[in-house]
Parts: sequence; structure tokens; C-alpha cells
Amino acid sequence: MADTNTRDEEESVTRVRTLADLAKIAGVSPGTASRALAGNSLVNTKTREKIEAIAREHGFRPNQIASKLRRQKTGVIGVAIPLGHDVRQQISDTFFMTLLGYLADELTEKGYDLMLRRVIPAQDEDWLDRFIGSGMVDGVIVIGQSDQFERIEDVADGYLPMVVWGNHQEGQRHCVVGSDNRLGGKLAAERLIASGAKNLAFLGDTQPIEFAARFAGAKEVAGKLGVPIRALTTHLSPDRAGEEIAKHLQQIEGRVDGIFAATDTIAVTCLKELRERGIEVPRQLKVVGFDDLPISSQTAPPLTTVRQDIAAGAKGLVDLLLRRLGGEDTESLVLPPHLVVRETA
Amino acid sequence: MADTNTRDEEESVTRVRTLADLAKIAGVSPGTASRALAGNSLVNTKTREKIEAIAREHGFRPNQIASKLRRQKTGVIGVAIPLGHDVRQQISDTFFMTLLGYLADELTEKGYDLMLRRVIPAQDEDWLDRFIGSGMVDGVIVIGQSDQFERIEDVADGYLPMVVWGNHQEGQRHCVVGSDNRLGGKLAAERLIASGAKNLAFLGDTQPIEFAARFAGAKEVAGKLGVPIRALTTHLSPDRAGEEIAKHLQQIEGRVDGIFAATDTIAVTCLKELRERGIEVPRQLKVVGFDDLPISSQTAPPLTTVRQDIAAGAKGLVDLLLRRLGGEDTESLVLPPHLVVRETA
DNA sequence: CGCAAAATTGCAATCGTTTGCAATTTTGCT
DNA sequence: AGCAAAATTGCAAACGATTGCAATTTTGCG
Repeated sequence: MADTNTRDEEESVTRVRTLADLAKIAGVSPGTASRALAGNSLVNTKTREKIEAIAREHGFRPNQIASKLRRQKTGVIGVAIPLGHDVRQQISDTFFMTLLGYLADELTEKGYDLMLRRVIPAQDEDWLDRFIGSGMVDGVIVIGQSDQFERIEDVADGYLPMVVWGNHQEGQRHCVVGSDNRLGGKLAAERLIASGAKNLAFLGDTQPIEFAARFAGAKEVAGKLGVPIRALTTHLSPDRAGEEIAKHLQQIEGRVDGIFAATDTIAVTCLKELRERGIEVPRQLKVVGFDDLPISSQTAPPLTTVRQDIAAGAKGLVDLLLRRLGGEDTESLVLPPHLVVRETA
Repeated sequence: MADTNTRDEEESVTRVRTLADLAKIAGVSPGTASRALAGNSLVNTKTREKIEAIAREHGFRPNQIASKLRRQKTGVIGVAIPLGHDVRQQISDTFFMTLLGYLADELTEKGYDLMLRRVIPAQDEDWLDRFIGSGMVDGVIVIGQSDQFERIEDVADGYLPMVVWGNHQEGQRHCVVGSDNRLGGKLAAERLIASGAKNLAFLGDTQPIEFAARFAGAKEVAGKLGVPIRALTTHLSPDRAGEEIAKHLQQIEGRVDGIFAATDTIAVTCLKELRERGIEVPRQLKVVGFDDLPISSQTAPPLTTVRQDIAAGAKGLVDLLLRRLGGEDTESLVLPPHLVVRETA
């Protein structure tokens, strides 16, 4: 962006870098040039067309940084993905990237740019304040609460234009869009038990709020029906999950006949591991996942899973955010999960 | 961002919005406050610590928009995903999102922010000039050439800090990082034929340059070995691909015994369709994909595919871009694809 | 104590656009 | 022709930080 031309050279060359340059060529003031390019009705049609033609000829575009500063509006929404509990998790986690994709489409449609930031709270405590305080974004969407619930609550107290993808809890202060994870857990457990499972295992990390809620829902249903259920810690990063699942299956072989995976990614990895061990799904062991990613209909056998409506989630995040940008204090939006029965349970 | 407080209220409240506000409380000039927060050695240690403490106390952070304007540097890299040939393709296409994820990690590590823009060239011819001319980004990474080769060439002539994920062609002017698609196509055809296939089909859209190169490579090998190969147009969008593949399979049943899918996503959809028709892979029909996405090891049977090193691709894109930001005119980087033999061929 | 050098801090121009209000020009009517 | 109203355009402050250079203060030595 820095221009090495001296001032004198700049006066004489035809290169147009600023509105002031353009205005000089057009024989108007910079203010008129600015109004002309903005299509401001104050400017005479002939004058405006002349200025537009010169701008086209020189490939000139007004500097958006300067415009944002003057107008006090950036037109950019920040999307932060905190990786708190599992720093080995890549931003390329399938569910988050799918949601990000829908978010990008939704924001583009609303005329906003999307600025993506992956943050590691263990390395940068002030990741959210830093994003907000930078002044670079008009509002923030956080994808996943991770282990940052309190920090998000604190920031939400003083910053209205923020919405979080995650789990809504009674009494919380920040605005959330997310599935009813607890209900989803119930649906999963109900399905497993209805399919004949008598001993359940939950594969997931119960530290993150939303996974904890999924386990809690499953546990509640299992408890009511007198079916034992255990939680086997399984992390999201694929390399780690593979090893952990292998170990878990070794321990529980013959003792568990129903698995509730906290995510489809974990479920798919589990299916692969079961297949390698010659364990037949669902005859010998039933499996239910969570998310209903595109991959889930394509596994063999196709995965029974709890569907989150990701497109609706993205749309909800953007809709609520724009309302909050307009000054409204919106309630959280809890999306109902649905059981998608395929062939693994 | 606009503050409704009157000037007088602003003087009296302790809210600190600007460096000028902070400076006033600290009893120094705004310049000194700016230098203090930047850790500038010109500022006395005691003075700096006092200013830092007041900033912390008030949760103050310097406005990055103003800083960027003055310093003529944004610290943001623009990532554009043009969807030229298939406007129904979602930004959430698996390969692009996977690449995006790696890019985000790579850029974050280098201290840059990532601004994501999905563009539809049919609706906005000047999508690239507009991104660059906005002044919001220090450089641009384009993911996929789509049908925009000429436009990218034209822009590259006058804009150094741009790198494109795509196919490198002899004599082209813009800097590309991408796999040798032609070689990849050769590997795929070789594998199919070595596995006994005698009649090949290519499932993909041959309009995009990189897919055309994949088909060309396969065609070359098939031609040399006297094996017929046909191209069956299959688009990337999942809903469209499903229908097209179903129709193609109906047409070619019994006449084709080897399928080369332009992408893993197409291959996976194809596998599902074959399974539903009771066609055994690889005994009755062999399949090779392209990309080696995580899903490919998890299909049943696991997919034989041509692997693109996405992590290396992301790293290459960022490395070349930073070099070009530094003024260097780099050559394209062509990554060698590798055949990953699993069970579908 | 006086003075020169070093250190520290202040001033204000700068980045480039936007926009309220004043100045100028144009237009239309008597 | 003169004049008032309307239209158009210019001026310059503003957005908020950065930074070159000048002003001021501090320090140390003879």
C-alpha cells in the first residue's frame, strides 16, 4: 500500500491513488468526487458521470479503511473459533467448518465481510476483548463456547452485538444459537435402548458445555430405563480420537452394545474402528452420532444420528446478530434436534 | 461504534474511547500514549507503565482502523472463493473448506487476520479488483481458478501480492500453488487399468481448468493403452451430483468398469449410488477419487484416491504470498500428487 | 553552578474518505 | 433586468491513530 513516488512525481503522473487525485483530474473538489462515486443525489448528473468515467479509466476505488474510519462502521463481522479445551483441535474440524461455510454464505448475502480468527485462549486470555476492542469488526459471532463460558458472559455484559453458537443454559446472559443438546442426548439414548441396547457408552469429551449436555440427556434417559451408561473420554482431534477409540473398544468389547458418539466425526471414526475389528453394526453394537453431517449418510452402514440444522443455525446466528447490531437485546435461539434413523441403530 | 454521549459528558465520564481520552487521564499527550502502548523505547519506563495500567483499568484498546490508515498496512489477508462455473456450489464444498481451515491456521500463526469473501463472478465481474482496490487487505489468496483464468491473469499483471490455488499452465503470469492435476489424472487412469478396468468414465465438470487437466491426464494414459474413456459431466454441488450420477450409472451400466471421479466428494456420492444399485466395488466396478479428504479412508470400501497435500498447499500459499508481499516475484509451486491405494481399485 | 548532551515528551501533519454547512452558480418568474 | 429560490459545489473538520521533528526536561561532568 505504501507509495514510493515523491509528491512531485505524484502530481505529474496519471496514477490515481486517492479521491484527491481523481478530483484534481476531474476539476472538482474531493468532496464532490466522493459524493459522485457514492451516487449521492446532491451531485449533478453530468458532473457525476464525468467523475465515474475518469474513475473507471484509472481503475480507481475509494479506500475502504479511510471510509470505515470516517463513517464509524466497518461492514465486517468477526467470527472467532476458540479452541480452549483441546488445543490440538484444528480449525478444520468438520462441523465448525460446515457451520462457517453457511455463515459465510449468509453474511455475504447480507452484504457483510467475514473476518475469521481462530484463537487459543490458553495462549491469549483476552482473545475476545482483543477482537472486539480492535475496532475492525461491527459485531462478533463465536463458534463454540469451549471452556470459555465465564469469559463470554463477562464480555456479553458490556457488548451487545455478539452471538454465540453453543448451548443455552438457564440464567445465562450471553445470546446463544444452538441445538437443545440435552434433548438430543435423550433422543440418542432412547433410540439405542429402543433398538435393544442394554449397556451404553458415551464417546466424547464432557468438559465442553454442549457435549456435557448431550451426555446429561442420555444419562437421564438411561437412568430412567435402568440402563447403565458410561462416559469414555474421546477428544475431537482425529489423530487423538482414533487412538482413544481403539483403546476404549478394547476395554468395553463384549460389555457394551450401544454407543452414543458426541459428534458424527467421532461416530465415523468409531465405525471405521469397529469395521477393522470385525464387529458388526448394528447387530453386535449399535451406534448413534450427533450433527448429521453430509458424511453420515455416506458411511457404511449409513449412520443413525441426531441432526442439527446447520443452515438454520447459521441463519439464526446472522439474524440475531443483525438485530443486536440494531440495538435490540435478543433472546437465545434454541433449535430442536431431530433423530435421523438410518442403519446403525 | 458511534457514541451518543455529548462532548461534555465525555469529558466527565471515565469511559475511555480514544488515545486522546486515555492521554488526558494519564496527563500525557496522545502521541506519548500511543508510543507507550506500542512499547516504543522512546517512552520512559515509569510513564509507560502508568499509561498501561490506566489502559488496563479502562479496558482500552487502540482502534485498529485508524492505525491501519496511518500505517498504510492492514494485517489482513483476503481469501476469495470465486464460484464461477457452478453458482449452486456452496462455499461449504468440502475440499475448499478443508483448504480454508489450513489457511486460517497458517495465517493466524503468521500474525495475519483472514477476511473471507465468496464471490459469484456472473453477478460481479469486478470481484477481484473490488477486493484488492478496497484497501482492506494487504494481499489476496484466491481459492480455485473456476472459469476466471483470464481475469486473474489481467489482475496479476498489476498486483504482486496475490497467489491462487489452482492449476499451473505453461506461460501463465499469475502465481499458482496447486497439484499437478494432469499427473494426478494419469495416476488415476494407470491405477484403474492396472486393476483390470477396460472401459473408463470420468465423472466431473471439465470446464474448470484443474478438472480439465485431470481428465486430460487420464485421457492421455487411456489413449496410450488403448482403453476407451468418456467424460460424463458431473457438477460439484451435492444435490446436483446425486441426480447426475444416478443418470450416468443408468446409462453406463455394464459398459464401464472403471470410474475416475474428479473429486472425492463425487467419488463418495458415486460409491453410495453404486451400493444402492447393488454393484460391488471393486469387483464389478472400480473407482478412483481425487483429493484424499478425511472421508476417503472412512468409506466402505475405503476409497482409492489421488492425494493432494492440503496442508502443504496451504503452507505454500501463505509462504509465497508473504514473499510477494515483501516484493519478490515468485514462481508457481506445483505439488506432486500421490496415489493412495485403498480398496476401490 | 553552568553547560552540553542525552532523554523524554509535545506538537501537529498525515493517512483518505465523508459530510455539515457555507459559498457560489443556475434557474425561473415578475 | 433583477431577485429570490433552488441546485450545485467547495471548504474543512472529523474519524483516531502514528510518527518526524521540535521543545522541554533531566542528567552528568568540569
